[in-house]
Amino acid sequence: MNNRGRPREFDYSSIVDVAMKTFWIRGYEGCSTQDLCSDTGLGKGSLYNTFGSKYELYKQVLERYHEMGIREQKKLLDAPIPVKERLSHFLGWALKEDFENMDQKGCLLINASVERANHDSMVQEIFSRHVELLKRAIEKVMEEGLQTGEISKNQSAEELASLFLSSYYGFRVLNVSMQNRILAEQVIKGTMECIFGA
Amino acid sequence: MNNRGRPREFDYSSIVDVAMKTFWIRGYEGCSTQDLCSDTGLGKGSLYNTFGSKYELYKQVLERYHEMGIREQKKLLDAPIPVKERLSHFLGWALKEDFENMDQKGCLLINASVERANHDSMVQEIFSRHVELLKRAIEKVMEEGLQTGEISKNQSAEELASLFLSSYYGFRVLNVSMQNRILAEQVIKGTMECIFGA
DNA sequence: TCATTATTGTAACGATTGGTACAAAAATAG
DNA sequence: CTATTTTTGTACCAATCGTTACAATAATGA
Repeated sequence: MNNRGRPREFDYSSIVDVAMKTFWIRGYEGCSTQDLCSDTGLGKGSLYNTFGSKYELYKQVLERYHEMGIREQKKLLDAPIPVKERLSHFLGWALKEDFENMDQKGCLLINASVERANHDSMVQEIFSRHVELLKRAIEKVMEEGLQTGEISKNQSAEELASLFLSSYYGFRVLNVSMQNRILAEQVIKGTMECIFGA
Repeated sequence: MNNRGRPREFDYSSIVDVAMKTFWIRGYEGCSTQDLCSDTGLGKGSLYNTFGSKYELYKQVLERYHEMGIREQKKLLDAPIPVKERLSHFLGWALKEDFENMDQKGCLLINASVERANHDSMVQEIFSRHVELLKRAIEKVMEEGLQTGEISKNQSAEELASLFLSSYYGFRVLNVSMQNRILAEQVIKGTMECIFGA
């Protein structure tokens, strides 16, 4: 009884994924519904029938990006390996994200936040949620490092996590515009040695 | 012979300053020429007669912001006081910028860079120039700190500067969206103690 | 005074914006 | 088959976009 009517000719998630790339490269204001239709292959009828509005599609995109991203990040930070390696892998993953593909897209959530968070509470809410979760995950790593002695510092786990967090976000922002691998590696080395080094 | 014609009824720099705030809050794509006219009080005739295009005005705004910003930052980093205080004052200045006024604007150059640097070489160029100059200024502080013993680390000045730089940029990005003063102070404390502390 | 020159405000320009209307198309239920 | 339901593509909407045209305005130089 719920299979009536003409069936969709596309997959919902796949469309969100394609739209993600469009918003990612061009920003919210910077991309038009035409752009979204061209990139996804949908007509306006289908797009509006499915998502209701450009804004709602954007929201779906951000939610999806957030969920996939935090899962990946937590996986890296919770791996059963030494604390130092976990943090190193985390930054290495970000480096790869920023330099591997040539679109210079950076992190979609940062882009969205910088563009809109100051006047769009939906964006602000998703970004905040992501940052809080990421901060907690980093904090747990720092706690473990302090406990096992892998980190020998007189600082609290939360302070160390805050430093790492801000350095990570600055890292992502700098990478997009500078596209400077040497600088990127200096940031990684500087951050890691400040936490672990002499 | 160059004073002929009806005189301007406004001051060029003042208009750039007002337009700065408009672009700052709304972004480049997010603000219209109408917005710019409303905020500056100019008619479209005057605006286009003076600046040629929205894009050219944007460029003037970014150049001006960059020049004023780097001057302020260098002043803080070159002050004749202990290295630790200079860096502390620098982060304190950023904190004030981000929390003092209620517009949640953050740093205009970061906003512009995240919105446009990946497809607008003018923006990318100005941002890069700013980052390079700032990095050099921080490096000099680190060099001095290492030389005088104010910083006792086995790291190079450049690595320390890279860490501080990325932490600073992440700090600015996080402040805008999170508006969390406690987090901000944790970042400052974490960063400072990682460079100076035990 | 009067020609010249630059700025001003207003009225438009074509293009594009996000979104809607609606009929043709394609499936199911009976 | 027919009735029903949903999706699809297309034509179209008013509003806004960045920009231009141009006459009125206000100054200077001679």
